[in-house]
Amino acid sequence: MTVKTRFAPSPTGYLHVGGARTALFSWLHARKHGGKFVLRIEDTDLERSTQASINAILEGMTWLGLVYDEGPFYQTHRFDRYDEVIDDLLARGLAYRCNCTKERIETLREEQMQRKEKPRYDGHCRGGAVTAGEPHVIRFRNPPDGSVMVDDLVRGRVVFSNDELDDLIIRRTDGSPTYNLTVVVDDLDMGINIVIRGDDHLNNTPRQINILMALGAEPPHYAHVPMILGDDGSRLSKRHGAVSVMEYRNQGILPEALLNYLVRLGWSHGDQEIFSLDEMVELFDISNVNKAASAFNNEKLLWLNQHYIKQDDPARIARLLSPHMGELGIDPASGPDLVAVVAAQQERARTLVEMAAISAFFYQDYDDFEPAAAKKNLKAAAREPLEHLRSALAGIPEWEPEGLHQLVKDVAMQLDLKLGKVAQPLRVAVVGRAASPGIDVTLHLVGREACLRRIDRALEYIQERTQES
RNA sequence: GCUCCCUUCGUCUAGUGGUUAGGACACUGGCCUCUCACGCCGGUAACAGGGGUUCGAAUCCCCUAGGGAGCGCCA
Repeated sequence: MTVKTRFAPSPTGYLHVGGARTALFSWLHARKHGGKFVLRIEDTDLERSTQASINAILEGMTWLGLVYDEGPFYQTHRFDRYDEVIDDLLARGLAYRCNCTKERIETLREEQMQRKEKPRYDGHCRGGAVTAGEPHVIRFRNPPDGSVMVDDLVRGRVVFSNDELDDLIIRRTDGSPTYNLTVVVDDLDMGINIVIRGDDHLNNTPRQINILMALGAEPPHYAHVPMILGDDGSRLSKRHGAVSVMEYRNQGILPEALLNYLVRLGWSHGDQEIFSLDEMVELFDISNVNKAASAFNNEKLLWLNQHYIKQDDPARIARLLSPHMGELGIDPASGPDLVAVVAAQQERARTLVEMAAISAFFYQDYDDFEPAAAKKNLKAAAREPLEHLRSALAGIPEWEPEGLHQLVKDVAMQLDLKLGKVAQPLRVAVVGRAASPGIDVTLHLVGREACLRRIDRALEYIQERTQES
C-alpha cells in the first residue's frame, strides 16, 4: 500500500511555523516512502475562513518547496458527500437528531462542573423522538462502553475510555457538517493512511476512530507531533516575533534554513545539525520524533541561515538579495555587480536584510559616519595617511584588488605605520563604518570616483573636528 | 474539576541499566587578523523532586511537583 499523508490547515490565518513543521514532517514521510502528500483546506468554518488566508498558506507552502501531489481540496466543495455520510449514519441509527437548547446544555454543563465531573452531553435525545421537520443538530451515537486504543507513532499506545466521550455534534442546525466528521470522511475518501498532525488533536482521535468504525472503515495510523512554543516557553504568538512563514522570508531568511531549523525541532539524527532536503528525506523517521514540546529559538535559526548564506551560490543569493536592496531604495543595477558584492559579504550577514544593510554603501554614499568609528579613526593622526592614500589612489593605473592591496601596504610602509593605522581610517572614510569586507575588495567594488569623493569628505570632517578642539 | 499528554545544560537535542552524561545554538577565554565576520582551540552550564527495583539507574516502576492539550452548533 502506498503511503499517503496530508496537511490540512484551516484558513483562518497565515501559515505559521508550527503548521509548517507539521507539513514538513508529513511531506518528508511521504517522500521517504515514495508516497503521496495531499493538501486539504479545512474551510468549513465559513465565519472565520478567508481567501487571503488560503492564499497565504499556498504561498507559504510554495516558498518552502513543500510540493503537494494532490489538492488543494476544499471541504466546502464536499458538503454533498458529508451529507450522504451523515444521512447514512442516521438511517442506520448510529446518529440521531437532537433539539436540546443551548440553555439546557449550558445548565447541564454547570451542574456537571459543580459535581466535579467532566462536562459532556447526557444523551437526552438519544431516544430518537426529534423529527426532521423541527430545527435540530445531528449527534453521533458514541459507543457507551469499552475503550478506544490509539496506537500513535510518536506517543505510543494511548487508551481512552468510551464513557469519557459524549455524543458529539456532526451536523449543525444550519445543516453544515463539523470538523470531527469532515476530517474522518476526507481522510477515508482520500486514502490517507497516516495522519500526522499537532498533538492538540490527540484528544479528538478516539472520537474520530469511533466514527470511522461506525463507517466500517479501518482507522489510519496516527502520529501526533508536539507543539512549538515561543522563546520563553509559552505558547507561540505574535509577541515572540515572526510566526508567519512568509514573515521569515521578509526578514531575509532562506527557506532551506527555516526547513533545516524546523526539522531539528523535535527530531534529530545523532549529532547532525545540517540537513539538505535529500538528507532529510533519507534520514527522517516519524517514529523518532520527540514527545515534548519545544521552544523556538531564533538565534539558532539565524545561525543556520548564516550557514546557508555562506554556503550558497553567490548568484542565487544575489537574486534573493535584490528585493531587499530595493527595500532600501537601491537599484542593484546602478552600482557594482551584486554577485561580487554578495561574494564579499557572504560571511558577514545572518540574514538577507542584514546583508542589504551592510552593502548599501557600495551603491550610495552613506548618510553619516558612525559616531564611534569616526571618533576612533578619523582624528588628526589620520590626515596624513588619508592624504597619501588619496593621491596614490588617484594615480593608480589599474583599479584592481591586488594593486589596491599593495598600494595600502606601501603607504603604510612609507609612513612607517602599522597597516591598521592606515587601512582603518581609509575604511571609515570609504564606508562610513568600522566594518566592511577586506579593504582591497571594498575599494575595488566602491570604485575610484566614489572612493576619492568619500576620502575628501573624511578629510573635511577631520579638518572641522581639529578646528573645534 | 475531569481525561489525556509531557519533563536531560538558558535553548534544540544525543543517550534505551555500567559514559569523565556527548553535540549544536547562545554566552565566554584565546588564536588568526587591516575592521567586521568566517575559521580554529578552550571554558561555564543539565538528568524536576522523592521513593523503590537492581551489584549498579538519566535510562525500569510508583508518588509528588511543574507544564501543556482537550472537555464548542472552532478546527
